[in-house]
Amino acid sequence: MKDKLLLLGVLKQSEMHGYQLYDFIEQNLASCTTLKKPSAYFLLSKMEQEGLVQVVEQRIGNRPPRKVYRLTQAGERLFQQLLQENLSQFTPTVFPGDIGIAFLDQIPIEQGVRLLRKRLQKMQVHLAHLETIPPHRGSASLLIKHQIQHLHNEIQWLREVIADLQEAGNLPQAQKDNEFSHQDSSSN
Amino acid sequence: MKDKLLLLGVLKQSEMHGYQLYDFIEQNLASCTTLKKPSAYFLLSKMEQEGLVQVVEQRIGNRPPRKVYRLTQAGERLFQQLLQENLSQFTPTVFPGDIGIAFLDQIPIEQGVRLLRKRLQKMQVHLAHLETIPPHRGSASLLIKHQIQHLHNEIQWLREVIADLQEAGNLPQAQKDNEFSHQDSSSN
DNA sequence: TTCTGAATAGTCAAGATTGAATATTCGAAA
DNA sequence: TTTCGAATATTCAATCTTGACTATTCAGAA
Repeated sequence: MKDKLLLLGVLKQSEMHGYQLYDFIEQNLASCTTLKKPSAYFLLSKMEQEGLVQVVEQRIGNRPPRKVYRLTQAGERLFQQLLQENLSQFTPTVFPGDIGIAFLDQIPIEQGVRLLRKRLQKMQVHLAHLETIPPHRGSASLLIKHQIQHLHNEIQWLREVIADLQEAGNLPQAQKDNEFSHQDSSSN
Repeated sequence: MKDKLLLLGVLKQSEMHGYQLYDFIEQNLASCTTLKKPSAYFLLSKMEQEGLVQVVEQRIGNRPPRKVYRLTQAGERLFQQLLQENLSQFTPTVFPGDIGIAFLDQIPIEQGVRLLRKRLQKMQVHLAHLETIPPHRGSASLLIKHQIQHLHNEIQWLREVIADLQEAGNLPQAQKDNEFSHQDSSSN
């Protein structure tokens, strides 16, 4: 349903044809979704059947006709509804990268440290890239700020994981397959 | 591919039948994936065809026979490979909740604030829940710490968004459809 | 013993997603 | 003016996902 909201929202701002729409999303909203081209077309034709968008064949110059999508009133209404749901709901973030973390104890510690450092470096490169993006106007700047803040946090967390791992590696005993059952004795 | 790694990893620790596997993932690894039951079964039978797991019909008491999955050597090898890839790669986090943020300027500010406060509250409830989970041993504790730290960060970010929004609402002029084109005059 | 609900174990058809391919136009170099 | 690569616009077959359902067993209540 979330990609439907996305398409409706973009179309609300201005009517577009499929490719343009997909391109806009890829450029500006990649941090919200991973919608691929064929999925966008699939959703658009479904939304046409549902009467949410209206399709007009448009011909510019002697280019082949393109299907231009425009929001209908039903589409507007659904947009408002989905927007309100999206804003008020919360869905816990899923981290596929944590799968590897969960199985860290299946490889030698030094190898784990080496691989995670590689990951860390990629994160730093990505952060540097994000920080070069000039501030947009409007809500787009919020999205970028979000990504940057989040990435800072992720980098910090990963550094901690690596440090824990190394610490466990330096204790010279009792590590065959439960390498880091560290548990700081603070708190409680 | 990531769910394959997940299944291989769990099966490496101990052989299991489908339901047990799915249940274990749901209980312990929900923060890494959203794999559903039928997908788990689908993947398992595919992995059987690929020779990554070996299936044995097992009969306990007079229960109906169950298919018990065990890792093959090829499965072990693929696990090691996928694990190394997962640990060394980095994939930017996607935030479906940011779709709504991107369209915040399509609704009145007070409504936006109200809806986001609802979201904020759900996040706080979820955080409180995470913090009641007793510390596991081993890498699982890393995953929980990750979720908690991340959620703290998300809450802080959302508070900032709400504050920005309210601030924009208090400027009494020039807001019809570009409600918060705030842009701190610093930097540049 | 019969019933009921919970837990266990799995399946299926319908729908969604995607890598890869197709088809056209444009611009510019050869 | 032919050709080649890039940009535009879309489609398709194959694969993957999922809500909803089925079927069995078990434990305890009636």
